[in-house]
Formats: sequence, C-alpha cells, structure tokens
Amino acid sequence: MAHLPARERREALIAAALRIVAREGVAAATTRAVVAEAGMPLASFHYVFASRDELMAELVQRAVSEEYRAIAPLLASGESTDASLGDLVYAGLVRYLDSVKADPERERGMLELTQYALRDPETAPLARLQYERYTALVQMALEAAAGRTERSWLVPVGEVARMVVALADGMTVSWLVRREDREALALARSAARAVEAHAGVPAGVR
Amino acid sequence: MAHLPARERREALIAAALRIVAREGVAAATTRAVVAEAGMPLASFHYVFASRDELMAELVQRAVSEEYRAIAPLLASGESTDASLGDLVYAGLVRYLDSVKADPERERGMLELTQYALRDPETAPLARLQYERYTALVQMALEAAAGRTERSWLVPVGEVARMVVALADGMTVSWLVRREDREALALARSAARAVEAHAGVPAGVR
DNA sequence: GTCTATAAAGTGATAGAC
DNA sequence: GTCTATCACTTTATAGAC
Repeated sequence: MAHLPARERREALIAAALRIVAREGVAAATTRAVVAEAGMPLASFHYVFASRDELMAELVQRAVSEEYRAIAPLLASGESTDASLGDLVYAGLVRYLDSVKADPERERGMLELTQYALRDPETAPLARLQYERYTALVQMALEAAAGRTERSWLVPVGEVARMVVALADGMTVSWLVRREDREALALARSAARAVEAHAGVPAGVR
Repeated sequence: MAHLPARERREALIAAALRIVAREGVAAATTRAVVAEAGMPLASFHYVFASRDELMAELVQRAVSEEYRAIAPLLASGESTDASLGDLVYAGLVRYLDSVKADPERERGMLELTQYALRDPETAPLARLQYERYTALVQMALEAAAGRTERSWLVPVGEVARMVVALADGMTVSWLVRREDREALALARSAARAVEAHAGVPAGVR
C-alpha cells in the first residue's frame, strides 16, 4: 500500500465499510473486517480514523446522502404532458421502489445505519436534519407535479410531503420484508391515489 | 437464586434482555449484560438458553408479538356512532401513535429487533409471517369501520390495509426521528383522509 | 510512512467445585 | 442444582521495528 494519499485511503475504507454493512450488517463492520475488505493492514485504519466511532459517523453521513440520492427520482418528471397528478406521483413512487429493488442489501444497510444514528447522540441531529431535507425535496416535487397538472393541494403541501415520505418509508420496509413486487406496485398505486385525494380539482369532477 | 424454576429464569432473562435492547440497543444485549440486568450469575444464562442466538430468536418472537399488541388498538371501536370513516381511522392511528409515544425506547428496540430478524435466516420467515398478521388485523379493523359507517372500499380492502400498515410504519419512524407531536398528528390526519378517499360514499356526497 | 506484533478489554461458552 | 473460575477467541487501539 505504498504512498497512497490519506484522503484516498479514507475513501477506500469507507467504501469497503459500506459494502460490508450492506452485505453483513453494521455489527459486522469491525475494523478488521473493513481493512481486510479494503486489502489493507489493520494499522492503516487508525492511520486515517481516530476511532471506529469516527468511521461510523462518516458512514451515517454517507448513508443519509445516499438516501437523499435515492429519493431524488421522485423529482424526475414524466415527459407525457397528459399524465394526471396521480400518474405523476405513482411514477415517482415506482421509480423510488425500483432504486430499492436494484440493490436491496444496500437499502437494508442504509436502514440499519439510520437506526444506528438514532442511538448515537453525535449523529442523531444529522439524521433528523436529513429527514427534513427529504421532506423538503418531496415537497418541491409535489408542488411541481401539481403545477404541471394544474391542480392545487387542499392541505398544506408540507403535510402532504410528510405523508409521502412516510408512505415511501413504509413501502420500503414492506418490500424488504415481503419481497413481493406485485404487492409493492399495488401499494404504490393506492398510495398515489390517496395522495391525489389531497388535491383539489381544477374544473370538472375527475 | 435458589431453586427458581427454569421456566421463570427464562422469562426473567428475556424480560431483562428486552429492557437492555430498549435502553441500549441489540448490540448491548450481551450474555453478561443480560444476566447482570436480571441479577443472575453468568452460568444461569446457558442453563436455560443453549446459546445467545436462541435468546435472540426468542426476543424477535416477543418483539413481533409486542408489535401485534401495539397495532391492536387500531381495532378498538369508538363508541360514538356519529363518527365518520375518516374519524375512525384517525382515532385508530392516534391510538397507535400514543402507544409509540408512551415508550419510544421500547419501540425503537422493537424496530431494531425486526431488522435483526431480517438478517437472520432462522427468524426472517417469522418476521414475514408476522407482517402478514398485522395486515390481516388492520384489514379486519378496516372492514369493521366501513361496516359501521355504512361505506364500502373502492379497492380491495387488503390493499388498503397494506397502505395503512405502511403509513403506520412511516409514521412511527417519522416520530422517532423528529419527536414532533404536532407533525405526527397532522400526518395521522392526512393519512386518515387519504385512506377514507379509498371508500365509496353510500348515498349523498360527504 | 508503513506495517507487524502485542496490549487491554470484552465476548460466548464450559468445566468443575460445592 | 447453582455458580465461580477459566478457556478460547475477537474486539479496538497502539507501540515500536523497519
């Protein structure tokens, strides 16, 4: 491991740790397992991290960032201009679900890291803050979707956003537990319709 | 610890372990910590459990049973006969939320145990089965609520039940992360209205 | 700078005294 | 039956050789 810059070592160890967390869980991400995964000697660990806790804090940060990335698809707009508001919400949920299904182990690891964060006083505020950012992101998507379909929200859009985040969370857990694609899609459909029910009609009854 | 029946020892250790899981997390529930919490010598542990894994499997079973108990309030019927379907769903969600708020640490521990179960091939099927039982329980409550208010579900009630379970899960995580009672109640309200949107009106427009 | 070797503490499990 | 004492192993972290 000759002369690898400390910055790169750090990144390599974080990447290795995230792989282990996804594959075997948070508990399995010991310093030894991490350096072995990265192909480094044990001493390299404390050369770039003061402690295992420091690594864990970094992992939590990456996890929330990754989740942020995963929820971003909700923003992506369908091109078809004749889509209803419910269609747009459904498409967003399906896209999010696809990102979960694309790498279930990673998603399960992310959930574990979120729970770990809630136990650690140091990183708990970070988790709370990030949860707010998710909601704000979803809120923007909902506002855009309503604007594009010329409809308006009957309740504060922030509350609708919270419900969508809760639904996405619940949908994720449901799929991770059951692994039933059809059920998950039906759930997304029901959820989309339920969300749409919070929007007012523009002209005639739908 | 003279002559305490093995059955009672077992129960005492399980109770002690659940307290530790709630207070400090799954990782902290070591054999030593558990027997210390129960005020027993270390050897008592392997006197009633073949291994730590056996204890963990037992904890997972208790956890899912406990969650079942927590979701049961959704069944409880309000006495007032003039409540709308949305009111009944809202009341159920609030009652569930109250049970979470009554002991947040316990709830967080239950979530951890559920995640632990998903990693353990031995207990994973149990978690999946129990998830089905939750949904069935909620479905019964939804059918009863619809019957009492003389309304009917526009989509298969099983799908509505899945959505309610997802919402309850998401609501739980949201409150555990944010600890904002007002937000949680608003979320419950939005969720109740969204659920009601899946029911058809009996006669006139509401 | 890099890494082997080891320290110090904690873990699940068990043998064997009473 | 009950529990002290201990084994064999793993963990985080560090000292010190090269």
